Amino acid sequence: MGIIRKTESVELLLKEFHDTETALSTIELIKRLGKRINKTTIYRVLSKLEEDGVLHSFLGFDGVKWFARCKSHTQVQISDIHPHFQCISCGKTECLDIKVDIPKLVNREVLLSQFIIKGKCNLCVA
Amino acid sequence: MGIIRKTESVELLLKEFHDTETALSTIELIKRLGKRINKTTIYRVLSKLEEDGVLHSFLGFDGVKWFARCKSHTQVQISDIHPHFQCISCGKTECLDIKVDIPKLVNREVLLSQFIIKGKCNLCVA
DNA sequence: CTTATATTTGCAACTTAGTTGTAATAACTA
DNA sequence: TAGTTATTACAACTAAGTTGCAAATATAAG
Repeated sequence: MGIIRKTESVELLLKEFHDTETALSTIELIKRLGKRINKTTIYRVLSKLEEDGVLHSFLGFDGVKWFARCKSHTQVQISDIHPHFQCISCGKTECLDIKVDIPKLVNREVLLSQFIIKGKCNLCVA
Repeated sequence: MGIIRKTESVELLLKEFHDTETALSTIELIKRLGKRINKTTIYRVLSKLEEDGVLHSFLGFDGVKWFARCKSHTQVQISDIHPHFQCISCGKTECLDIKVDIPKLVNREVLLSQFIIKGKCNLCVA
């Protein structure tokens, strides 16, 4: 069950994602909004937005959950899978607009996959 | 600084990995060995074995750390990257012997990548 | 506009994976 | 065998995320 009511929490969170092209970690969102929204609410709204296909999530190398806007605004499909890039210098984490081939696995059913790349982003590589 | 002394903890942990083809989570290892080895020691030995290139690690979809034997027994190189498969039914998690093409990213330096696939394994797909 | 009701929120307490500091123990070296 | 130094256990801690519940509030109905 996703978002049903337009509340302040929902609007504040959506605004954060509208104001950026990159992914945002739960930690960062709690840092930014924790004084106005309780962290429990932040977690709950994020997962509802994910259910609604507004956001998608993935785990960073540190095991922290990250969220980013979905371009297609529909429930994430296996075919939508794109890699994510995490910069070790500035921390910026973003979706890569690249198609990844999920290997065909005989005798196995593939339900979800996650491809994450760690390195230095365009600004930090210098 | 990796493993320097052959201690009982090291041998017990290595035995677990020798007795299986699959990956093992820290949680599982603590369950199995927690009465004989303190969990702190388990964490420390595992990370030393990783430094030594005996094991490599990755994060499962739940954010829990998994370890598996390295085939090459050398420090993990970017080029060694292979995907991991995690079964949602039985929990079995294993290395896939498949080569993954890491996309070339202009203006970015790639240091590490992780590709994990979730689904049903050969035994659970039926 | 007011009321009813069901969703949403805040709070506090909890869970769990993993880490840190330190004193005691044990493996290796000379 | 003694000395050095890595390793271990223990307890206390950290940090991300979860749960239960009472209070607050968005929305629909009247």
